[in-house]
Amino acid sequence: MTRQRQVILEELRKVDCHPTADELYLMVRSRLPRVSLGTVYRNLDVLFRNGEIQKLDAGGQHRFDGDVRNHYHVRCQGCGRIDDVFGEALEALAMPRSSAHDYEITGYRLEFDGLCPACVPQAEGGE
Amino acid sequence: MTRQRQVILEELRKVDCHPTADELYLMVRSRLPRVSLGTVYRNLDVLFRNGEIQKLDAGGQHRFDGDVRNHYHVRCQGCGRIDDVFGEALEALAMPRSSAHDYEITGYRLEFDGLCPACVPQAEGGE
DNA sequence: ATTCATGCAAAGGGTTTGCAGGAAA
DNA sequence: TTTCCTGCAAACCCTTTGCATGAAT
Repeated sequence: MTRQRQVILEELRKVDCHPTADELYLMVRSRLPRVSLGTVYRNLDVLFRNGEIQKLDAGGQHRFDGDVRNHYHVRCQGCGRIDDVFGEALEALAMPRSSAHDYEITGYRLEFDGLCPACVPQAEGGE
Repeated sequence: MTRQRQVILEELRKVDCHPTADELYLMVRSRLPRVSLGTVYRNLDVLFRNGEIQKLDAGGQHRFDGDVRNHYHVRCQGCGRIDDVFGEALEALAMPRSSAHDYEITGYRLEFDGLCPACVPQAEGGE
């Protein structure tokens, strides 16, 4: 755990938005001015494989989440913003359905689509 | 609906895998040798906005699905392959939970993670 | 004639990688 | 010393875009 990796993790955990690698790079750079983008990517990858952070696929880009507790996400279709959704876990949603394809299922991901408070007005006006 | 767009849609509907734009480009090119990648991207975008196809986010890349019926996906963590999962819809999963963030929820996406038949052996051997 | 989509090629954004230098064991 | 990680820059992949041509109304 190098200083760089530690700061990256700290900065990511500090926010509740879900920054891209580049956004996180800017945040980290305020504390480690000489850090490089490559280092950010490399460490995000290590942290992800260690299960210390979550990696999200959003609009052909990656976003990261420092909160590894089980929770879901809502994505705004207007601006791409992503928020957390905590709620009753889908206990009812049994994994077994997976057998259909002989996949060995390890988990699931639930994401909501919608419009965030800032984008709702525009959508209403537009249609 | 130009000839290009029609062929793109036909080729996409023909398969049950979930090709990337580039993979689809190769498929289309077997019928329309002079088609360009740009045209494929442009038409996929139109088709997507018209609700005629689905666009998936997978590993920082887009994949497309010609089947717009309500179904889920399983993604192999080993090779990135994506398969369909048809099954009882999540009737039980009420949208209401969304109110938490003042989002106007329009839908949800459920994705399973796991290992496909081809990747299971490797994973077992490795650990 | 006008409009819109195409093919092509260049540009753009995001991510990965090779390499020499630096920190830690 | 050996190992691993870093900063830097170049390379790479995926996607979008500008432009002149071409098809269709």
